[in-house]
Amino acid sequence: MSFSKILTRWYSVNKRNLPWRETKNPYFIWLSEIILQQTQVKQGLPYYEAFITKFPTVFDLAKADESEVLKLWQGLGYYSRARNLHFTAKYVVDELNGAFPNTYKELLKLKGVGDYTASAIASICYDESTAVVDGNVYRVLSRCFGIDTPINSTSGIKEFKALAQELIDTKDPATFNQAIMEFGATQCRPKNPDCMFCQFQEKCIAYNEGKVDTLPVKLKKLKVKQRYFNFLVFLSEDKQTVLEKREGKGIWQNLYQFPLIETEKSLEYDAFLKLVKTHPYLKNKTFELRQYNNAPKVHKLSHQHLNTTFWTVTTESVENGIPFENITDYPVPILIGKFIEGFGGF
DNA sequence: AAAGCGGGGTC
DNA sequence: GACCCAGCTTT
Repeated sequence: MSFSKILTRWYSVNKRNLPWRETKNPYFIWLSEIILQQTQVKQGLPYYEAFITKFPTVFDLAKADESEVLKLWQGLGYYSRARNLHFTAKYVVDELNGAFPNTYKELLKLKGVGDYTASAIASICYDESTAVVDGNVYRVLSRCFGIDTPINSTSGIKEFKALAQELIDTKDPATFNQAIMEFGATQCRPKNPDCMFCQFQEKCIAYNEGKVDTLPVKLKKLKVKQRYFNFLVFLSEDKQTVLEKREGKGIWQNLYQFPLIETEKSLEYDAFLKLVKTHPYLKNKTFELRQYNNAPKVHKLSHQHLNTTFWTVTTESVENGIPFENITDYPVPILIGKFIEGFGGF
């Protein structure tokens, strides 16, 4: 039996019921695919529900402010996805009258849509025979065909795309693409794959040569940078605080945060007090400084560890403040969100 | 070709 | 701790 036949037969029995599998509407498919980039179904699902509820059509999404979109995205990470999502919604509405492109080639031109997402939308919505290659597909193909080319090398990317394109069921590319991803997600898992009940047991090279645990091959590991964040949580007599929008490059672009002082290392109370006394935020001001968390809280991003201390700064008044009770209106990194939740307020 | 970009989950 | 996740963009 062919690879495709075994796979789609497995899928017909084992597929999960997921809301985006009930539609071919390109808006819903596009939205789900952006949410699911580098994100597990379990984590993305509630966000998908929230987005289709608040923004039932691409027109609704296009009309929103970017901050509203980021607020709804809060906690999901990789916030460029949300910014690009909003940008593309506006583009589709303003330039394409709300109609999404209907070919792989045209979809690829949308901001935030790369090879994977263009292939997914083109196949699922328009039955175009373009193979998706995501983390699941790399794993399934590298194991089944015993390919040890690094999946994040230029040659590996080409090789796996070509193989997937060769294997795809041109009669039903939508089902094939979803089946191979589902198979990777639930059966051919990274750890503890279910080889005992696998339909590919006979032909899987990794299984038959004992290489399941060493495939796929991935190059290098990134080194984690240590950073030291100090957030100033202003508390004024009229119950205001200060939030600033993160501009420019780097993490959390366009999200809000308490005024930040980044240091070279973690500082104790006395050293930090001395520092902030001369800092523009507090120079020549009267304030009372309190250290909220004794030991720095380590917030782990994939490439940075943020050693974070929150400091409350009680003052008579603040400039450019916002009522503390309105703080949850603003999109914030989850690190800030968790602090606010635990802190409560005045 | 390599780096930058989140947060949650698993082992 | 290390690794992974329905990847994309920028340098």
